[in-house]
Amino acid sequence: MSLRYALLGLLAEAPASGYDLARKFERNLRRYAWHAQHSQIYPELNRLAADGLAAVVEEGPRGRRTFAITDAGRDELRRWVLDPDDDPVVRNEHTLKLFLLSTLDVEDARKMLRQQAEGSLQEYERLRAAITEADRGGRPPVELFAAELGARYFLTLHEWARWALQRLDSE
Amino acid sequence: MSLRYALLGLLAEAPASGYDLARKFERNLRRYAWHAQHSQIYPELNRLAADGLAAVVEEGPRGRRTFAITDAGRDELRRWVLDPDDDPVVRNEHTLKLFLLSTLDVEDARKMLRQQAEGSLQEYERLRAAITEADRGGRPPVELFAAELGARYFLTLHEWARWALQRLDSE
DNA sequence: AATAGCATGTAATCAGTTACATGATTTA
DNA sequence: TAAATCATGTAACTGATTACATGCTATT
Repeated sequence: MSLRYALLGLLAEAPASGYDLARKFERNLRRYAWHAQHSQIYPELNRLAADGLAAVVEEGPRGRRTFAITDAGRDELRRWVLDPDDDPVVRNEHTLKLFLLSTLDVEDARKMLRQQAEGSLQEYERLRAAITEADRGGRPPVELFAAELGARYFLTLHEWARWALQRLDSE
Repeated sequence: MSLRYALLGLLAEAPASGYDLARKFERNLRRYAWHAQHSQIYPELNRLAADGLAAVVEEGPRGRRTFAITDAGRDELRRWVLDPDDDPVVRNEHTLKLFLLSTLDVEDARKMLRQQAEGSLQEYERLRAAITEADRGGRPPVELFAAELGARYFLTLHEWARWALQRLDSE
């Protein structure tokens, strides 16, 4: 059910079409929190409209339909966001690979950890620059929140990879 | 396909039954990297055996079957771990909720962020203690790697929540 | 006039969750 | 001897990905 709330959340910031939302997932959410393809988004938008949680507010060229969240949608979104999630599940293939590095030859693991350390530092710097820029532009909070947590996570990943390297060397 | 490699990775550390593996997901992996229920694990173990990537090495009471990774399994696991993942997707409902806090009233958001800041600090301390203990016991690396990254992530989350609070106040 | 990007949809398949189902062994 | 835990499995359903399908509009 997370998809439905991700869509409501994005619509709560600004009205958008399915196409817009697909790009928002791609740019802001997919690397940190959630993802959906257009084939999942369009039907779900129609369901949200049928349930009265969102509504078409504008029709544009090429059949474009802009959706906005309704009052009922905001209530439902709030309820979900404030509802504490017990036993959370995270799916992160990249993290899984990092953990499983420990099952490889020390040489393989060392090589990958070095690459990881370098790559995550670069990502960190890239995001920091993007945040400075976005902040000037007064970008919507969801994007800024995501970018800031993303940047901090990449720095943490960088530091963890360096820790793991040291750990391998000391054995 | 991640499930298959998660299983191979756990088997690469030590032979285990489906039941053992379900507990490992629950304890070590589900909060950071991947999850699977027993209903997914048992059939996949049989598929791994059919594909020659794992094999039953022991039969115990109550129909218990202990699986071990094969040489072919290790090769396949290594191939996957070293294979760089382009366009990664993360599914993390908790992070999604944190991002969407920004769509709520400032008072709602503030309250949740304070709870988040407190909760993640507690989790951090809990994990740090567990790591110290596990390290003495010479626990398998996958567990230690996971716990160490988990601890660092919780601390980062704590710091981010405090940043987000400040950010709300300054507007 | 061609190309890239905008824009929406459905169908088939695969992955993951929940519910159903059974029974053995250990511990209190 | 009752309860908790160990142990495995299948079936039905829901969620997510990939492939198929179509057409418009703006830019070069």
